[in-house]
Amino acid sequence: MQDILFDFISKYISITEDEKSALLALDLFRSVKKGTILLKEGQKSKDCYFVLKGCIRVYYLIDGEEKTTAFYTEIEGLTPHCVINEAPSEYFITCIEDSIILVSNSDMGAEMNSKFPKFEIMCRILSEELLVKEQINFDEFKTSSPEQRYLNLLQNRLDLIQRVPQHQLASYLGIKPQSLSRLRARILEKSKE
Amino acid sequence: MQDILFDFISKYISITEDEKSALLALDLFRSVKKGTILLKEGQKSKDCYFVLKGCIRVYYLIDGEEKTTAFYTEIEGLTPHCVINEAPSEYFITCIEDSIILVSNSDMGAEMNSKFPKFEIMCRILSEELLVKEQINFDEFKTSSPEQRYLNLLQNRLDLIQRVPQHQLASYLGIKPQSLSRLRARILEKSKE
DNA sequence: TTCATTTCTTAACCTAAGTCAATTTGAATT
DNA sequence: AATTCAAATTGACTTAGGTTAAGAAATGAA
Repeated sequence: MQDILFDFISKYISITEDEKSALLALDLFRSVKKGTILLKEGQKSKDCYFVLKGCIRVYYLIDGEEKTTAFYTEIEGLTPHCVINEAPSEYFITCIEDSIILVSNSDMGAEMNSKFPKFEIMCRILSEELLVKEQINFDEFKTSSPEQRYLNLLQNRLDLIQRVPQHQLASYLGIKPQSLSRLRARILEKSKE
Repeated sequence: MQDILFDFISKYISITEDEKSALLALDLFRSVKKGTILLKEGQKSKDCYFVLKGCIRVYYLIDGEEKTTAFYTEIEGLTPHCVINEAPSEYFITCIEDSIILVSNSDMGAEMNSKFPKFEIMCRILSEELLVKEQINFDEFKTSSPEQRYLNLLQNRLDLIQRVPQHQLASYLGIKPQSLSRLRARILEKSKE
């Protein structure tokens, strides 16, 4: 499990054994049961998450309805907005599967960054990459219809379709569960012809 | 104009006179006429942009139609995806007003970052902040209707509505120009009641 | 100012998403 | 296996966005 982390880091910087042990000494690995809520709306938290195994979900509670906006799966990390802007969280974060995640406090992060400038560099590169990915994703969302978005998922994130309940996928695609159901039926009809 | 830049930087790090002159020595300021295309689809470029005055626009050309996905105005910066993933650009970037922008090559950036570690830190903080902003923005987009999105702009980005042609705003809101026109008429009707 | 071109609006019609409600399916639990 | 509850599907109906096309308004260039 640790190797997954080190392999990930190695893609950005070279990491020495000393640095590895410094990281492990922080004791960040957590085993989390399905359904666990990691962050609640209104909370101020400094915790960042990195998924080693499993899946976590971001959702808003709007008019009593859950609106899912993001999923994070294997080898993906999430820094909640409340960590960055030091305001109460506007969303919930929950585990939708039994998962193994890395939970790091942003204070720890700051300490690691100042102790190992290499980490600072990694964080910069990582967030630049994530920003660009997020922008491209957003662009795709804006320029396509719900049906195209679903077909896109089918191509690129089949795993999500398979492991995530449909009503959560629906809001992720920007529509209601009923619409997703019909949309799927429509696609099935077309493929029969 | 330079002070705008230094004031911006000062929000993230302390900057000495030496560092200021090092920055100015790079001679990054550009005056750009309305309509100028800064980046074309298919191009590989290492240029990043920072708007000091004016407005630049990101758009895709899909089936011969321009799909605008982003605007950047005063004191906002953009690192195109092609700079990060070193692939041909999927979109165009153009000036929609006579503008003064800062154009920096990513090689320069790397040099500045290694010469002044403070810059590295600033870049990290900046991209973390931008990532979180982009995520929240995306979340809002996903969880609201075109009408809500437009009303949102009216509240938070009136300047955009005033300076940007409507057909460009339309795709920015994820709809067709005709729909934006109707939507506006609908809102006007409602407000009369 | 005039002309040409782009942008915006409007209308009619089509399609797909939203809503409300009933039913079926499936999963979890006892 | 039976019960219960959540999730997914389906149907009827409403609403709003997409499409096509025409005309009005605004903009820019000659």
